[in-house]
Amino acid sequence: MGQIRWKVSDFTVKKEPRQARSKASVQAMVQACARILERRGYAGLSTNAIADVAGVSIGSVYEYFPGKDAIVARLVQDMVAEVRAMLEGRLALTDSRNDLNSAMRYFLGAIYRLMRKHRELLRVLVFQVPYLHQLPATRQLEIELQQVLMAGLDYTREQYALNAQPHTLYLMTTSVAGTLMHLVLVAPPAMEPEGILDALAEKMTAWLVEG
Amino acid sequence: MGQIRWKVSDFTVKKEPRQARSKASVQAMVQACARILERRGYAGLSTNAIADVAGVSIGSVYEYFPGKDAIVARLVQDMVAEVRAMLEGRLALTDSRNDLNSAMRYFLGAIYRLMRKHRELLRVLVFQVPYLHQLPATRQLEIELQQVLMAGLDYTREQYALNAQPHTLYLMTTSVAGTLMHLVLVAPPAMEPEGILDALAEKMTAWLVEG
DNA sequence: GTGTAACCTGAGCATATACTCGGAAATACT
DNA sequence: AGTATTTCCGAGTATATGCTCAGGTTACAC
Repeated sequence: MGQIRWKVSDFTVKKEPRQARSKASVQAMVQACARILERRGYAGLSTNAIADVAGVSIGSVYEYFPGKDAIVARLVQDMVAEVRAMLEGRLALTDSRNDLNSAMRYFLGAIYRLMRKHRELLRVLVFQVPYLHQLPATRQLEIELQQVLMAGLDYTREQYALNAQPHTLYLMTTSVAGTLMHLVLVAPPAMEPEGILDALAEKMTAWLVEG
Repeated sequence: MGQIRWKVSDFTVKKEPRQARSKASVQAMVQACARILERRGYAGLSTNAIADVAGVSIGSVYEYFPGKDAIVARLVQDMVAEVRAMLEGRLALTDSRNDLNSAMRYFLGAIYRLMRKHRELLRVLVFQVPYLHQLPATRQLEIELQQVLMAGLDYTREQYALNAQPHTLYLMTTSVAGTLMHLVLVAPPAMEPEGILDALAEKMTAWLVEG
């Protein structure tokens, strides 16, 4: 057996749609991609299926995308934009709140609801798409989340005299991510999230204050 | 477009190997499966590739497995057995330790090293195999981890008068899992894990004691 | 040794998916 | 209206993978 090598995916766009008609077609392809991922998983995703569900011909798909991976990349890009919009909106509202614990609970609840909204799609993206971490949109999201965390921390540090260690910030992100992931994607739907989110917010604020 | 349905996988075994020769063949197939997953990912896994790498013919593969999913299931089963053996071994040694924090650190380190050892394989299993959660071995592992946690907690509860809330135990598992997952599978290899594991152990024991 | 069961082989067929290409249809521009 | 550009179409080809089956080889019991 020879040297085994990866098949590298191409996430770029082939051609930008200019007319309204083609913009709608591209949008339909991306939405069809989301639908198929939700219902059949990544293994069930094919360019032919996308064309079929989107109501366009297979030729049109390859007019704008080099392959299905580029469509998935575009889908992730759109979802990251939605997250960014939500974060900015919430962040603007958070200034008025003066209790650190309820601000934390507020954010956790918002992120939870957004994840819950895209539950199935998120599950497939996280647990089945091999190149999710390599996607530019994904890396961008990580950076922005880090920035939001830092900004919120700087803001609250003045008000609350926080002294969190470097390790504490890392543990906060991984613990919150782990809990939300399990709550949304793994735990049985019967599990009641409100109490858990309350407890999580309480413990995280405690980490921030205690250091 | 008609109703979209899942293609259900078959994880059962077709025939049990009786002679030593065929046992070795089956073992070779499972190891080949692991190698291919590590190097080419789940998308690069095919029955033909398994036969090729294992040095057997494609017919032999279908003699003992109904498809590649059954081989992956067998591989996961073997890995779970390794985890179980490690846990039992460590658990036996833990009795002698009387400090709760160092016992916690001890376990976290052991789990981390085991995950680290199978880094690439674990990454593919978690982030690419669609049916990992449905596998009997996976569900079994979750149950056993829960049992170990409870047993360890009961043991330490007597010695330390712990009063952890129900939510705290859940948060412990998801936080530890999230942190270890990120540390092993996502974080850049440059990141030094020792300090983080120390901090994590400290915070988890604090949760246990404080409730 | 002989027979039986276990084990192995790999060419080959069926199917699915990726992707192309020549040309038709819609739209924009003047 | 006439022309150029954009958009769309889908049959068709290449390739990969799943899986079978008829027949050969090895191990073991007697």
